[in-house]
Amino acid sequence: MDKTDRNILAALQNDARLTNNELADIVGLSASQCSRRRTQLEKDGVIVGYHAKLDREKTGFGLTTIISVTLATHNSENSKRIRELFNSLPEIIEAHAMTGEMDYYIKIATKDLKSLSSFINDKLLAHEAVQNVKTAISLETLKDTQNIPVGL
Amino acid sequence: MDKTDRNILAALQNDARLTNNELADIVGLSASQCSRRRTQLEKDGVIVGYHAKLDREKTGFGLTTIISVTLATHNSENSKRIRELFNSLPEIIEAHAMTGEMDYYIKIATKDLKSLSSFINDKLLAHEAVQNVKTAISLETLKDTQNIPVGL
DNA sequence: AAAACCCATGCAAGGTGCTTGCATAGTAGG
DNA sequence: CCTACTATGCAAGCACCTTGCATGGGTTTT
Repeated sequence: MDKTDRNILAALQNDARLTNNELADIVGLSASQCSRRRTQLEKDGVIVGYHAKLDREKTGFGLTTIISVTLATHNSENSKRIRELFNSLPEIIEAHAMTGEMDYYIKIATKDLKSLSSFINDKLLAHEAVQNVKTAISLETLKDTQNIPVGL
Repeated sequence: MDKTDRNILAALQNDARLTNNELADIVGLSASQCSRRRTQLEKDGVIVGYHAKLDREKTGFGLTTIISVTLATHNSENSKRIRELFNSLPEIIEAHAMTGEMDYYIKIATKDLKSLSSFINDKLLAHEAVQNVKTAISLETLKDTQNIPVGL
C-alpha cells in the first residue's frame, strides 16, 4: 500500500462510480493499472464494498437516534444474545461495544417518534438482557461522511 | 417512489457495483428500465452518492471513538464556529447536534490512542467554544451498515 | 560494476455493460 | 370507448473494463 493506493482509496471513498479513466487522471496512472490496483485492494479486503448513500428525509427515515444500552448482567451469554439482537434489527444501522459506563452505543434510523418509541419498547426493552436505555435524538446531522481520513 | 424503486435502493445500498442486468434480476425489470429508474433516483436526490467502504484496521484507522462535546456558551456565533470546526477536521467522520445534556456527538477515526489524544487536546479542547468533552472508545464495532431500512 | 530477475506499468484488443431511440403495452381520465 | 400519457422491453451504438503482451525501472546477486 503506497501513496498511489491511498489516493485511489480516497477517491473511491468520495465516489465509487469513478471510471478507471477518471481514476487514472486523479492518481496519475493508466486506466488499466488503476483497474489492477483496485482489484487487488478489493482482494486484500482493504476495500470492503461499495454502497449507495441515500437521503434520509427523502426515503422517509429522517429520524436519527443514538441510544446507550446497559446490560442487566454481564456474562458471555447475554453478550452473545445482545449481538444477535442487534444484528436482527434493521433499524440499528451501527452498534459499538464501548468503554465507560454504558455498555453499547447503537445508532437508529426510524421514520418518526412513533416508530422510535415502539422500537425502544417492543424491541429493546422487551429483551431480557437489556437493563435500561438512554435515548438521545439527533436534532441535526452536521456531518456524515463515514470516510476514513486515509490522507493523514 | 414505488416498491420497485425501494427494491432498487435496497439493492444498491448493499452493493453499488451491481450491473443493471443483475439489478434487473433482483427487482424483476429489464436492465434498461433499471438504468432509467436509477438515473431518476439520482436526479431526485434520493441517491446521494456511491462510496467505497474501507476496512478500518487495514487502512490503519482502527480506533473508533465517540465524543460528547459541550459548548462553553450557547449562542449562534459559537454554534457557527463549532460547525466550521467539525467540517474542517477529517478525523470527524460523523457529527450530530443532540437533544439532552450533551450538545454534540461526534464520531472519530484515528490511528491509535496517541493521535486520539492529540486530536482531543490540540483540536477540540484548544477551541474556545468547547467547554468540555466526554470520550468513549469503541472496544468493538458490532455492526456498521449505514443502510437505511427502506424495506420497513 | 554487470547481469539477472522481478514487479509495476502502458498499450491494445476483446468482451461486457450502459444508454437511448423506438415501438408497444398498460393505465387513467374524459 | 377513446385518448393521452407513462412505463416498459428491445436493440444498437457507444463507453468502459479487463487481460495478454512487451517494456522499463529498480533491486538483488555474483
